[in-house]
Amino acid sequence: MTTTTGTTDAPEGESEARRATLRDVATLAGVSIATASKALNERAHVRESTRDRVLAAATELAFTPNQAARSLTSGQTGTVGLIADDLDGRFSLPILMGAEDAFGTGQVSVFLCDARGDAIRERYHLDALLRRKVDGIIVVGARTDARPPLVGRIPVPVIYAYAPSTDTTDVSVVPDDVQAGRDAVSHLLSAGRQRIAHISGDAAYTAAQERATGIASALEAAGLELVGGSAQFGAWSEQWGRGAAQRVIDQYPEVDGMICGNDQISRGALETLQRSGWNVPHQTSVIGFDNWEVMTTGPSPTLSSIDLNLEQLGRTAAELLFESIQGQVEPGIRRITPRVVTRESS
Amino acid sequence: MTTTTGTTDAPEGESEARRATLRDVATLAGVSIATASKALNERAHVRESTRDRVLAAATELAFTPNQAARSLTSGQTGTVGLIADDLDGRFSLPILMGAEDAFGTGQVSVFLCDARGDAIRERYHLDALLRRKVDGIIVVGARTDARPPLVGRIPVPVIYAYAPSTDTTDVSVVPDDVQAGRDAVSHLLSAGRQRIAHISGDAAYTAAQERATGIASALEAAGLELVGGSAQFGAWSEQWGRGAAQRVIDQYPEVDGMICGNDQISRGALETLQRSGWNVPHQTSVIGFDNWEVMTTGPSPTLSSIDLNLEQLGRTAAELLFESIQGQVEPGIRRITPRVVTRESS
DNA sequence: GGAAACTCCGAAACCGTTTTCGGAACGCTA
DNA sequence: TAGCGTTCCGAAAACGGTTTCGGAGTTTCC
Repeated sequence: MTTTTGTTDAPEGESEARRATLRDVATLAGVSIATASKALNERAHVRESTRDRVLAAATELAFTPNQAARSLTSGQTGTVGLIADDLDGRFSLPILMGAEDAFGTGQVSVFLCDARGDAIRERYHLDALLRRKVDGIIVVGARTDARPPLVGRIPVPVIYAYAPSTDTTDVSVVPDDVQAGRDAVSHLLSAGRQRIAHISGDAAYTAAQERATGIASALEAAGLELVGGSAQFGAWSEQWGRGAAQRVIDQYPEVDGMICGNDQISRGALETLQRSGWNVPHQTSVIGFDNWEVMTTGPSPTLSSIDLNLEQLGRTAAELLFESIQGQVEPGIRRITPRVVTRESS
Repeated sequence: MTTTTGTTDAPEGESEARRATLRDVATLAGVSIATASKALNERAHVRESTRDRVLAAATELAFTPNQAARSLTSGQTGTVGLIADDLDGRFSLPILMGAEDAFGTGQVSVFLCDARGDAIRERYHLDALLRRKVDGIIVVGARTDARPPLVGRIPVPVIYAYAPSTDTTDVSVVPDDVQAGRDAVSHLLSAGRQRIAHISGDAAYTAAQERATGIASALEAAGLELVGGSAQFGAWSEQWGRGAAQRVIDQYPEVDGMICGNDQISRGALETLQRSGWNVPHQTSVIGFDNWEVMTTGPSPTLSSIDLNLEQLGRTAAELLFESIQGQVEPGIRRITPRVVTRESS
């Protein structure tokens, strides 16, 4: 109740008054406002006793410098914008967390905007960010498919995360899905698997294609090929995983490893295998992508997965943004290396 | 590449110059900066031809008003802080989305802070928010257990969401877990179930207790009691759900309904039931809490669940914050009504 | 004992807006 | 033609800080 400033007009509440300003501090300390400023910022030569008086005054008045006023002179606001395409998607989050982390608690503040995949909304948020004079912007996509860059002349650096910009002079950070595919294969190979099937997700996704590419290339390098000859594309769902796995074991009972497009498909496949009496991982290994904790650690056996290191992706994006703000960075696409998380299913 | 301002010092790039300011617009339009301001804000009496010239100049220079400067005079920044306790927890997200939604795209911008359940971090973020003179703050907890209020004198309104403040003079918005429990019971009762078991989560959580309370009261009102006499408390995991469900059907084979502490327990229970050859929902209904899409729609049959309407909770929090900024709002705890989402398992 | 070199401190300009208030130009009436 | 109202516009004062630059006071040194 000491919060709102909705005092009707009762003059009694002098204590409720406006927030203390530098002038107030200076007056209380008996110095000029210039000196107060210097004292608080540890600037120049200010006698120690003077500084102490100023600091004391500042704490007494609970003084917090007005960042807006400060930004006016410095030109920098110490804020960045983060435009996400879909917040409820689970990919934005770790990236956002990584970025938040890299910016350092308190130093840089993050404006969060959810564009929901809508270009109009995106434009709207962008304008708001520019009005607020953010020092830079990170654009986080919902899928790894390349997206058109932000339109208009943007007077601050922009980093594209997860979904790269189609403009190669922009700076983008994406997961290395091809490598992720290769890693999945070599993981299964090192577990002694040779007859591997690939149950993928929606073929329209770049991620599906790139993972398939990595898988194919790694198998070829090992002189092998996919059971069934090629990947099965479908949807990113458990249901698809269940059905596709059923068809695989019906047609190719010799299969001893399954690489699934994501952890949901992986979970669906596991369920089918178990229901059909297959022993995972003894008879068949199963591995997915994304390392979505709730999917991978829920079932028994727990599911191995390729983690795309999205938090690190977010941190990298933030670091790149920093560098861009300071000077130039090399344009182009950076790929974040994935890592294998081994659990009971392989 | 036209983004960074890292021009070493080459004076050639006059085009790369600093962002256009109101003065530039005024000069270009041949008017005073006061008039330019008025024209852009549709203020006072400005001759139409003059306004048109100013607007033309503004668009030509791609002028965006400096919000910081504007805030200096208005005193309001049009920003709010959102301090979340754990971003990766799935409860903050919908709340955050609801809030973002209610604030309206562009009008109000949201500073996102992740305190990770650490009071020090929280303090740090809070200071940063106050420096930036946010107009208000929403604090989102990770659990519904009451939490101590923010420390220190906060000169702006604060709304506590999901986790209420222990201070009853604060404003809090929480899900109505007691009602959620009641709803679960009445849903099963209306499906003709009478012998209901309750497999809950960690008893240390207020949510677990409140749901149990609601369940108990609704059953009592119907003249029934829980199979086994009381709720089974354990963990919020699928594994616990599997084990607990097994014990329930072993000991009480007459059970015809299971209320599970959350969707993960629910899923675990479903798996056990199916593996034991029970038919869901014919033989036994299953319902959980939270309505976590990936958990509820993944398995077959899909799982019914009580949705706590977290997005609406977020919207409500945002609206309350608005009202607090304008004037006063009644302190205390608001409870958001849940809703039953019926799927195949009941 | 006076000049030079320091050490502290404050007046004032500035950042980019909004807003008040007075003045100029104009049309109209007497 | 003087007087009066309107209508537009601009000078200037905020807003809350930072920073430059010069002035006053104190040492140090010859």
